[in-house]
Amino acid sequence: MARALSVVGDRWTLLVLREAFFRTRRFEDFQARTGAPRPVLAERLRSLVDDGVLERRQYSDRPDRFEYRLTEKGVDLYPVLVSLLRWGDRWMSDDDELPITLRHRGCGQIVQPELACPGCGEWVTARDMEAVGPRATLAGAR
Amino acid sequence: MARALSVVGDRWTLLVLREAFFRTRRFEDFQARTGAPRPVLAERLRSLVDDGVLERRQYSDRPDRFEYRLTEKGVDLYPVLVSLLRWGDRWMSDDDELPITLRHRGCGQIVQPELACPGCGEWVTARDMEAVGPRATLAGAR
DNA sequence: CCTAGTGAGTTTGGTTTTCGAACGCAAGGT
DNA sequence: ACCTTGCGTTCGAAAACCAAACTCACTAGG
Repeated sequence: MARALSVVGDRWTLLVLREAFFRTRRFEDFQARTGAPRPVLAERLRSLVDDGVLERRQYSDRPDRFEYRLTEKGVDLYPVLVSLLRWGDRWMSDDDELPITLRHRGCGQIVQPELACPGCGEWVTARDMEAVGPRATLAGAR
Repeated sequence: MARALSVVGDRWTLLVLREAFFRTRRFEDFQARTGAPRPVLAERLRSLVDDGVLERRQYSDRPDRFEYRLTEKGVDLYPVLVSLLRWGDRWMSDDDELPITLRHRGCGQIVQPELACPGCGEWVTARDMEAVGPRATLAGAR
C-alpha cells in the first residue's frame, strides 16, 4: 500500500485521475478543471506516465500535440476513486453542490458501488474483515 | 471528491489511517510504523480529529496520555484503503514482500473485496459505470 | 505580411511545507 | 539520582509549491 501511495498519494494526482475518468485527455483541460498549477501538473503527468498509469500519445504533429489516456493499470484505480467519491458524498457533502451520480449500465440504476466479498458475495464492511499475515502479528505484538 | 481529498489526500494521512485499521492507537506507534516525521504526525492527527475521522481519547491522567481511534466516519473509509491495498498488490508488488491478506469473517475465505452494484449485485468495473449529472455535461461540452 | 490565438509545456522568484534532529516535560522504574 | 517512556514542540535547512510570465511551433484572420 505504501507503494500504491507513492504513485497516487497526492492531492493533485488524484484530481487528475478523477478528470481522466471523465475523459479529460489534454493538458489545458486538466489544468482548467483541476486548477493545478501548470508546473505541478506537468510534473504529475510525467510521473503518472512513468508509473504506467497514463499513456502519453501524440495526436498531432505539426504542431506536436499530446494527450494522456488511462492505461489498464490506470483504469483499475477506479475502485479507489469511487470509494473516495462515495465517502465524500456521504460525509462531506454540503447542500449547495449536487453530487455526481453514477449509473450502472448493466441494470440502468443510479447507484454507489460498494465492496462485496468475491468468495460469498456478501457486502463487506471493515468489521467483517480481519488481516492475516505479517501485519496481523505486528499489530498484535503490542 | 475534492472535499474528501482535502481530508485524506495526503500520503501520511492515508498511512496513518492504514495503521489505525490495524488497531494502532498511540502516537509512538503511529510514528514508528508509518515513519512520518513527528511534527507532521502531530499535525495530521490533529487535523484528522478536527475532521471527525479520529477521536482523541484520554487513557491515563498522571501523566496525561491520549490515544486515537477511528470514528464511524473513519471506519467508513475502509473501502478506500482496501481498494488502494488491492491495487498496490496487483500492480506494485515486488516479490520479496508478502502482501497483507484479508479474511472475510462471514465465509472464512481469504479474499480481496471488490466493487459490486447494490442495485443488481453484479461486479462492477469502470467500463460498466457512467457518470450522470453536472460533471457528465461538463465532460461532454468539449 | 502582421497580428492574435492555441496547445503544451518551461522558467522565474518568492512563499509554504516538509524534514530530521534535538529539546521539553511529566511521570515511572531501578 | 538517573534512565526510560509517551507525547508532543521548536529549530534551521532543504524541498515543494505557487502564480505569473515566457517559449516554441504552429494556424487563422485581415
